[in-house]
Amino acid sequence: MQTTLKKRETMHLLCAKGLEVFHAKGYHNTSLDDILKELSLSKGAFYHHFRSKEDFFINIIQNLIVQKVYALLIEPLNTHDNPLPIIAESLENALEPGKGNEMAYGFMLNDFLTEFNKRNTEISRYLKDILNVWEVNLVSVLKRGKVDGHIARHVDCEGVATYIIASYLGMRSLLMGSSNRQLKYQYIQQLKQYFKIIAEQAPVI
Amino acid sequence: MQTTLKKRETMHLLCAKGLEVFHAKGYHNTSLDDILKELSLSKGAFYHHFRSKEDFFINIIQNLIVQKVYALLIEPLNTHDNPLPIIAESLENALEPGKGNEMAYGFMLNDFLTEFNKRNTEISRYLKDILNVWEVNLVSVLKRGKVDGHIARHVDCEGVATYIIASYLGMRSLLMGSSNRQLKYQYIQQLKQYFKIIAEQAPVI
DNA sequence: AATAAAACCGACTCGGCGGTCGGTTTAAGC
DNA sequence: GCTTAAACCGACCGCCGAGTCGGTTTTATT
Repeated sequence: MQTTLKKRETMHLLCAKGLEVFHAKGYHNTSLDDILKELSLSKGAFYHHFRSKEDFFINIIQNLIVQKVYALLIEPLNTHDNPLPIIAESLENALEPGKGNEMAYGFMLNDFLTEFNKRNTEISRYLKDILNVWEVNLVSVLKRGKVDGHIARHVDCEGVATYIIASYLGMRSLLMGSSNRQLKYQYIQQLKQYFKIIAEQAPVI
Repeated sequence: MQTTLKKRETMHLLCAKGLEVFHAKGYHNTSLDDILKELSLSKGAFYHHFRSKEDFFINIIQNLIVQKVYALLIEPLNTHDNPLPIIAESLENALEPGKGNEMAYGFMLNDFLTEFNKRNTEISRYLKDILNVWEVNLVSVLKRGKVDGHIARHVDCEGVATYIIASYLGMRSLLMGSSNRQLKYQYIQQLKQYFKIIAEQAPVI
């Protein structure tokens, strides 16, 4: 076995468990020992692979969180169908625990954003960057929808993207881990109502 | 001077400064000494008035945060006009720093909700209760709007209230202290778009 | 088998912070 | 002015958790 493989394996173990526990209990409320105990690893092992707790979390963001957001929220947008149902579906899917989304982390971006806001500007920036990428992709798919005649011409695509993101982040706050089907259903329903305004109206004959 | 007056005065000083600093830096990231230093008070004074840091924060919630939410988001609903513009206005107002809202705390509920979620169930409950009161009031004013003919009959008032709250909480995450006029404007615009679906359509003649 | 380097161990340090407590100041009431 | 209790002070305690470091085990190479 290559040493680099062993290294990668341990680092991945640490990152995966780290994300799980950080998301369950919050970054600042989780000690390294909490994570290490679950993996039967030592402080020494940890500091052999990571420079600090902060460095560790940045690794988690770049390897795991980014990929999750891409898989759940960005890649589904790459299609040339009507974007509105696709956006709705990706959001519904991302709120659903246990699909592409095994550990019911759901979409932890909002929790971490709030936790690090005003406390760690570097980590905040990494997290905000992810949101920005999502926003850019939403805007671009909305604009394409305009060209393709699925979305009304008067629509402010940036505004719509902002509103979608805001409502989604807020839902995460409301859901709070307790996966409440009722709330989820209400959210998706209202989102679809909102999309009616955005959609190109069938021309009156 | 009554001793009870002096007591109240000091407690209020502590609570006001406490809310300010907790909101600026986060509860867990703020030490009691941070607050006490700014007021030139001592640990002894603090523990003379409050049993613990947690007890202190519960005091802040019940005295200051609850009142702020009532003043900004609930009392404005008490009118018999068309509820939709009133809701939009209250939200716009609550995002605006420096109106009824001096210290740019804005609406800190979302930050604290996320910070305490899964870490302190008692405090979480207090915060969620505030959201619930807001939701109940939104629902009731929406239902009255239906009766008064301002809101379409098909509307799911609970769903709309949920969606309004979610988008508002999410906006708070996006704004992140950095009061970005552009984002705020986009949000209010899209909210008004959304309200078009909710509103009673002028009957076609 | 010998060697070296990577991986890992765990006792320790050190600072921060919530909370305590004996003592001091302030001020109300007689 | 004396008493008494509330208000307040600040040194101190104890715990927790990030980070350190000298030593040990595992693994790859020759």
